[in-house]
Amino acid sequence: MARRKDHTREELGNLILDAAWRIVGEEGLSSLTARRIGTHIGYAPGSIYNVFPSMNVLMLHLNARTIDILFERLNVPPPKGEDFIMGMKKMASRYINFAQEYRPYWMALFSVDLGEERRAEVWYDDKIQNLFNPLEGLLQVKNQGGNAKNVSDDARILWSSVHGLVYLALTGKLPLKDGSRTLEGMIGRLIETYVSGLESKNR
Amino acid sequence: MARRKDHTREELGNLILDAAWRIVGEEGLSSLTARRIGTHIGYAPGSIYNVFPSMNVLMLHLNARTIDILFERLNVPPPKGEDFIMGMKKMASRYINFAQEYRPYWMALFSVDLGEERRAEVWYDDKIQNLFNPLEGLLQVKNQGGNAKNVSDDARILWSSVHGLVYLALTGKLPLKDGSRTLEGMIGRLIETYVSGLESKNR
DNA sequence: ACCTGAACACCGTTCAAGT
DNA sequence: ACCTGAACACCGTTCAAGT
Repeated sequence: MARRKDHTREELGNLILDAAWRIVGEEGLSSLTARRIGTHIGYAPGSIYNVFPSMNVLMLHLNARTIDILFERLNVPPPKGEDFIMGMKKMASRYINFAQEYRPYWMALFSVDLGEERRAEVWYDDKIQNLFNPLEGLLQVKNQGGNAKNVSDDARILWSSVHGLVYLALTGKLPLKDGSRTLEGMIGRLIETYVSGLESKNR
Repeated sequence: MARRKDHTREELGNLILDAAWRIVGEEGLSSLTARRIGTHIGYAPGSIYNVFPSMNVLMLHLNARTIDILFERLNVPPPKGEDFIMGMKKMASRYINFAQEYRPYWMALFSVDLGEERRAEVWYDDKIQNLFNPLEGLLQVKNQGGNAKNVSDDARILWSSVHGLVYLALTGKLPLKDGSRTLEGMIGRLIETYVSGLESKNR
């Protein structure tokens, strides 16, 4: 049997990603298999390979959805006149909340390791690039007339640092419980110290 | 057949981990399977489960070896009177080099996600804790008579930040190529700015 | 007590064959 | 052209049976 053509290629792609999204949310990342997607959408597992060349690339498209949601979360214009430090702390908090709420999707972001396949999916890099924009915007306001390269560097440095803290903390590799440490507190100290360092340099 | 008792339980454990280490190094992390270990050591795959309760726990023990090597790399006493900033940059460079040389082992450090099993392996947390010591030592010298909690916090913040930068850069999630950015340069700026921020606070 | 071999319940991916 | 079903080459884990 065959030739159903119930859906266009694009519809089928979305159907597959919808099912994948549900599976990850309900059963976890390790339950995301071609076979399970197949039964969810009523297609043979092989059909998935008409749309996606591999499960890895499929996961890249799933990650794209996750990144879109994260971007929406981060891309909130700060209240006019809001304290700069406060704006950065809020953004970091949004990242923590996102990571917790979307935990399996957020973990998936860091657990695909495609070598050659990666290069074929250039659109994905653009999505990642955009993620730095909200933070860069915040730094730009602060740094009117300053060095643009530095703003761009600082955005990447701070973002990576915050991510490092969140990642290690949420995966149990950063000890917090013992003592009075909190993740928010650590990130607050990072931001304050870094910004204070920037100011003392520009002095 | 059965009852070979060629090796004690402990010998067999080391044999298994030796084989696992070789497999990861020669064929990559995705080739590390119970069956492949079995053929490497001349035992049935089931025998592995006499020593390790699951492949996840086996990987935890493999990670322990990796952490030991990393610790040795980091735990180098700085030359007497060496510049503090330079000491931190050197330590970061050692981490970058380690991550590159031991790439698959280093990646494995962040790709095991054991939930309940984790709690049973407390020794593993201690190993992770120790990793902060060399950096903490560096900060301690700098901060004679200062707040010990801050030193400990700063060590964790800086370590996580450096790790965040290295991880995102090496997995292609931090754009470096375009433009004149280098990972070492970004980390250098992080360290300088953060330390400068600490100094302006203590002023 | 220790180990095997086979079994169970799965995988990703390919592809001849059907419509 | 699109889809299936079966096949290929694997998995982790368990456990009855052997020594």
